[in-house]
Amino acid sequence: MSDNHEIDPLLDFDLLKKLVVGIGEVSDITGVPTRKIRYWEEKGIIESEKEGEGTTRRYNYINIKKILLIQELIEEGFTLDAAAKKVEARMKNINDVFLKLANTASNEKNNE
DNA sequence: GTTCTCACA
DNA sequence: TGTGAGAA
Repeated sequence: MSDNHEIDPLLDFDLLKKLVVGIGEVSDITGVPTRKIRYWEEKGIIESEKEGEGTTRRYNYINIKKILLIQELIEEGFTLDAAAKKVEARMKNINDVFLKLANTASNEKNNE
C-alpha cells in the first residue's frame, strides 16, 4: 500500500488510454463475475475489443465505466435492458454536451 | 489465465 | 437474469 498517485485519472488521458485490461482484471475491480460480463456482452449490452489474434477480451476505461454504471442500476432494481438503455443514453448525452463545448470553443477562436 | 457450450434455477 | 461445470 505504497502507491499514492497524486494524479487525477480523470484528467490524465494517457493513463486512461493505457487502462486496457482483461476480463479477469475487470471482474476483480468491478466485482462483477467474469461470466456475468460475458453474459452481458452476449446480450449486446456491452462491447469488448478483441486484441489482435488472440480471442481474449480487452476492456478500456469506457467499457469498465459502462459495466460499473449498469451494475449500479441493476442493484437499484432496473432490469438489464433498462439499465443498459439508461447508461447508453447518459453517455451519449455527456458526449453531445462536450461536443457542443468543443464547437463553442472553436467558434470563439475563429471569431477573433 | 482465457474461451465456449449445455444445462439449470 | 445469472450460474455451474466440463472441455479445450
